Amino acid sequence: MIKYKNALFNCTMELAIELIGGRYKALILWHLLDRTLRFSEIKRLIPQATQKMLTQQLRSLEEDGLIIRKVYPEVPPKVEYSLSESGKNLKPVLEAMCQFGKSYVEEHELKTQMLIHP
Amino acid sequence: MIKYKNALFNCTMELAIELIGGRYKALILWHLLDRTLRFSEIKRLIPQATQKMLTQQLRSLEEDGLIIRKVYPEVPPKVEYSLSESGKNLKPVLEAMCQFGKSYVEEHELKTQMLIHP
DNA sequence: GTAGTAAGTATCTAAATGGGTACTATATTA
DNA sequence: TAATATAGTACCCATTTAGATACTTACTAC
Repeated sequence: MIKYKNALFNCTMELAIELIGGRYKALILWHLLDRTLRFSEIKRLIPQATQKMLTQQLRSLEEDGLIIRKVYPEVPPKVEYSLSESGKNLKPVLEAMCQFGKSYVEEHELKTQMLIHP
Repeated sequence: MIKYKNALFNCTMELAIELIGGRYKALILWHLLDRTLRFSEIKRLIPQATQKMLTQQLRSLEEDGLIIRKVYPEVPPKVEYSLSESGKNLKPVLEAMCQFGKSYVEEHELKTQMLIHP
C-alpha cells in the first residue's frame, strides 16, 4: 500500500498511472525528453490541447515533481519547462510506449499519411 | 499522421496514450500479463473500480484488439480475458511503468504500509 | 421455494473534465 | 498611438465520466 496525497494505491503501477495518466501528460513529458521547452513551444507541439489544459497539466506535473518550471522575470513573460530527475526516470516508459505505438500501427496496418506543413 | 477510428494522431505516442490511457486500462493489462483472468477475478484485483467501469474498459480494450474475451455458454456465466498478441507487446511499457513507480516511491520516501487482509 | 451465483445491462444522478471567450501585465515595435 | 507578444487567470457552459442501485438469466444448493 502506498500513500500519496491522501490517496491510497495498491501497487506501484497504480501510482504510475496516477502520475502520468493525465490527458496530455505523457505527451508533454515525451516532448520534454528532447530538451527544455518554453510554454509557447509546447503549445505549438500539442495544438489540440487548449492553453488552459496545458497549464493545468503542467502545474500537476510540477506538483508531482516530474518537471521543473523556471520563470524569467521579463515582459513579455518567459517560462521554461524541463524534466526533473524523477521525470527523467520516465524515459524507458515513454520510449516503450512510442515503440508499442509503432508496432501497433504496423500490425494493424493503419494508414500513415504525411501532411504538408505550411 | 496516423488515422485510427476517425481520429488523427500526430505521433505513435499519441496513439499509445489513446489505447492504454483509460482509467483502469494499464492496471487491467498489468494483471493480465500474469495470466488469463475471469471477470470476477479482475473485479477482486481492482476493487476500487465499479463493475460498470470494468466492463466498459474491458470492452474498449477488446475493441482495440489488446485483449481477447472468451465467453463460455454456461450458467452462471463464465468469461475469460487474456492478452492478445498486440496486448503482449505492452509488456515493456507496463514493466517500465511499474519500475518507475517503484523508483518514485523510493525517491519521495512515500510510506509503504502493509495492511492485513482478512 | 428461496437464496446464491457470474457477468453483465439499464437507468438516474453527481462529479470531473474540457472548450470558449475575455481579461491581465508591460516592454517593444510599427 | 495602437498593435503585438507571452504566459497565464477567470468565468460559464457543455460534454464526458463515474458512481449507485436495481434488474436479468438459469442453474445449483439448501
